[in-house]
Amino acid sequence: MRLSNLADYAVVTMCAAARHCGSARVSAAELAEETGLPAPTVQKLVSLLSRAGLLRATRGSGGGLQLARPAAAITLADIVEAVEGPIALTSCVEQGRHDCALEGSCNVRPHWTIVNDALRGALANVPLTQLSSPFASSEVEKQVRERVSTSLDTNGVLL
Amino acid sequence: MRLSNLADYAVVTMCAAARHCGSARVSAAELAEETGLPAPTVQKLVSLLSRAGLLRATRGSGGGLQLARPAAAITLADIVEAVEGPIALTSCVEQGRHDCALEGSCNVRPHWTIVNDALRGALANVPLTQLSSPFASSEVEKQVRERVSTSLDTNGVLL
DNA sequence: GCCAAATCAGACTGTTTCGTTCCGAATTGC
DNA sequence: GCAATTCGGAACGAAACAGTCTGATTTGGC
Repeated sequence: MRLSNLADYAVVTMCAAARHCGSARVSAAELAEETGLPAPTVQKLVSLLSRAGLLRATRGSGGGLQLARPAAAITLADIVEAVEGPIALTSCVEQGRHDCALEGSCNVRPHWTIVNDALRGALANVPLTQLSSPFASSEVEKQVRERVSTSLDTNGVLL
Repeated sequence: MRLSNLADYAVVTMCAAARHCGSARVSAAELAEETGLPAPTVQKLVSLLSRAGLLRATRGSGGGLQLARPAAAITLADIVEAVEGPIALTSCVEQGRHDCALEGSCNVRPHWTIVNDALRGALANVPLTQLSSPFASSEVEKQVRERVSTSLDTNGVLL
């Protein structure tokens, strides 16, 4: 039920990378210094994020990192999935997995599907642009709360 | 991001226990046989669930288990918290924990609070009575979907 | 064309948590 | 008082995670 530390760090790292959108190239070492995270950890993170297609890495002298997509097109769900894999509270909601012996007759499974969709929807409705907004905490919270509630209302049944 | 197996098993176990609401006492061994889970695992689960106040255990010959509260008053959130502790995606949303060095100036934290509340709300809106309903899967899913969406609408901003 | 600097990418090790199993304490019924 | 049956807590083994390190690749300057 708890998110892994790497996923949490990945969000902070992406948030820092989004601030350097103007100056195209940022090194992993710079991101480490800004975020206060250990440099090797940031290196591992940018590796995962690059493989997932969220960051674009250019090698060589003067190289660095930049967002592969506009910050508005990157959500919390993207970052979490890049680090932890598909969002699946239980193994039975994961596509292609059929370990559970009960399967068809299980009454609990449909509920997990709903809850899982709710969670993923909540994550997918927080874009990276909002994460790096410089407002005060209380102000940001107010904005996010409005955004999530309206998105839930819009999506309706699907959540 | 994934739920622990024990939490998943706990839901199945509680679901099985709810069906024996009439016959007050059920042994852990019986529950293990019905659910197909290993008997020692079920023993550990009932221990956790009893300590959390969801099950009432009576010792001695002829003893057994029974729900401590009506099934309608037990939700997925109760069961998950009994096994895994407080629902907290990140350590910064957990009460009494202040490990993060950023703390006050963190822009990400308010977002985690919102997402965490959304998750907890989704879990708290699924009572045990609904988990043990004998309908077909598709029918159950339809009911749950309606229930969750209406609850979201009711809670409005809070979720 | 070559060298050197700087970068990312993958593999490795120690630690923590999870899952499972086992054995002991307690209580009831005969 | 005895025995059977039950729960409760402690211990073991396994898997995943977090963190660190070294190597492969590319660019820029000489």
